[in-house]
Amino acid sequence: MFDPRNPTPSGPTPTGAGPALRGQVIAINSQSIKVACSSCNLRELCMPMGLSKEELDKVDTLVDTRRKIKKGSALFHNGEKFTSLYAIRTGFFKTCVATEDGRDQVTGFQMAGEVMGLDGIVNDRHTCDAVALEDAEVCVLPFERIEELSHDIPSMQRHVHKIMSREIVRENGVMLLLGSMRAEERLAAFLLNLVQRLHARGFSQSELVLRMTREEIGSYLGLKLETVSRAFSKFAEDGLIEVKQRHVHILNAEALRDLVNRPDCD
Amino acid sequence: MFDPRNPTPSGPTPTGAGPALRGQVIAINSQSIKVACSSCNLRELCMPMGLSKEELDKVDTLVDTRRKIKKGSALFHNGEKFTSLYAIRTGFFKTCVATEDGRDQVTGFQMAGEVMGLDGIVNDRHTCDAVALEDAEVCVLPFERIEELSHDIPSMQRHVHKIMSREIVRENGVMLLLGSMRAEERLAAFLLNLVQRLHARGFSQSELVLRMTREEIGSYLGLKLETVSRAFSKFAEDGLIEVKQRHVHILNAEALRDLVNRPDCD
DNA sequence: AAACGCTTTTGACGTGTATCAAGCGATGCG
DNA sequence: CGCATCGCTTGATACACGTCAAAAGCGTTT
Repeated sequence: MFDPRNPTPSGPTPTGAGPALRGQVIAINSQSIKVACSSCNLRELCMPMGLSKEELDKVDTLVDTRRKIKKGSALFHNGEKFTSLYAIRTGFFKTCVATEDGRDQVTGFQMAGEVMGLDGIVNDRHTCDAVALEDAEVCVLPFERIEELSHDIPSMQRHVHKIMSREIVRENGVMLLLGSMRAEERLAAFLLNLVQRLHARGFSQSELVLRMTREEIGSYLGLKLETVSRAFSKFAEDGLIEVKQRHVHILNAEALRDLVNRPDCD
Repeated sequence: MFDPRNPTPSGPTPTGAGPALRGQVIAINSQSIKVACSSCNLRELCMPMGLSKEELDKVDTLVDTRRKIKKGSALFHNGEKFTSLYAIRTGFFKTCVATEDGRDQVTGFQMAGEVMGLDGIVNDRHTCDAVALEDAEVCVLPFERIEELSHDIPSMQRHVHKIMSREIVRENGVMLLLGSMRAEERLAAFLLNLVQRLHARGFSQSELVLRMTREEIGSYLGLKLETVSRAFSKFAEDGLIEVKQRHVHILNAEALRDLVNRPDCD
């Protein structure tokens, strides 16, 4: 059976978020327990490698609060004052932008170890909403503190630059997807990207549980939910995947990759 | 008549690139003349404000070379080693990413005072091509030097963060455009964005010369060149703009704005 | 259990944009 | 100057995806 939280981690215990993080039924409020980055098992996702003892001590002053976010509620809203970046400890988010007339667009899905809030730096206000797709917890990283640490620790400075650059490159990829791929190619690219990121966190390469609706996938991919649904059905029909609700089992990743890279053959 | 270089600057001499930069027929090679950022008239676009005398002196050590790029040739290529960011002094660029199978996507158009190369930071390799759409000149900003300056000058650190954040926000906007707008809305948004940026550089609010082909516009907007052409014709027919080749005169900016914000009324 | 709401699937049909094709103006070159 | 090339426009047609609608699956509430 499927693990209700996420697909069965492949191999041994996942390196990232997994069983280790579950069942911590500590009554936590927003301002409580300090958890050192230096002992966090997501460290290698959030933080630079190879810090000295002293540097680690400094880094441990970065996070002084954490926040729990209920499924469906927002970590921050468009227009809200920017103060901090957020590193996801557990849970799954979407970020979305909107036009005045009500249309909106999901600009990304974020999972454990990823950083949100970079959009807010330029104008000191957030320009998108970050909404939890399941109960979640984030580390609050006051941006001033980040800039101090960047000053004191060269590899931290470099790391911050890389995180921002990575986001730029990711968005370039999404632009390519939105600008030049057709529905099935988009969905294939999306699924491959998701499993790849989950795999990096210790989960299966072939099984995943979608945390978002068809409509949210569609918004991200520039498609309507019906089109997304049809593409899922087509993949299932062709034996590329098994779909049961939000549980997806990838049977033929190679074929999905071909689909992304070679649009014209069928 | 149209100024062959760009539309007539509105009002007095443009603050940014304009007549002041023309006619410098200095035989320059890649490694020649040093030009101080502190006396550059694009300074306010590239650099943080309110630097002290000492800080300005430091900043002047940032650029030690400039590069001239011929129309049609690349400043950097996908896969190339990343060493520097580039600030555009004169000219106009496009950046584009490609898939293995040959499709490509223009991810942005850059003009004087804007910075290119941020994509290269994360993996020490560029992930896109930057191609000059007209003869151009850029300041080479060695990234190591940028990081040193960021360390020494707090407002410089902040500035670098803002530039990267701005690019992230810009790309969010493009995703919204590609994901949820229709052809005419996309073109309207594109034109408004271009004149707005040109206006910020001292050019007209209503006239512009496109530096790119219909095909390149189409690639950026996720459309085919024929569709772009039809949208231009439609706007002209409706009296929103005048189009003569690459010269565009905006007659009714308000109507274009309405088009972007309110898709369903016609 | 029954009832309700939300998500998803599937079908029938409409439409916006792509595709294919022809022609034309501008630019460059021999 | 004439010719080729390139970029652009415009028309006719095709198709991928959107739209509208109905119904089924699943979870939650009463």
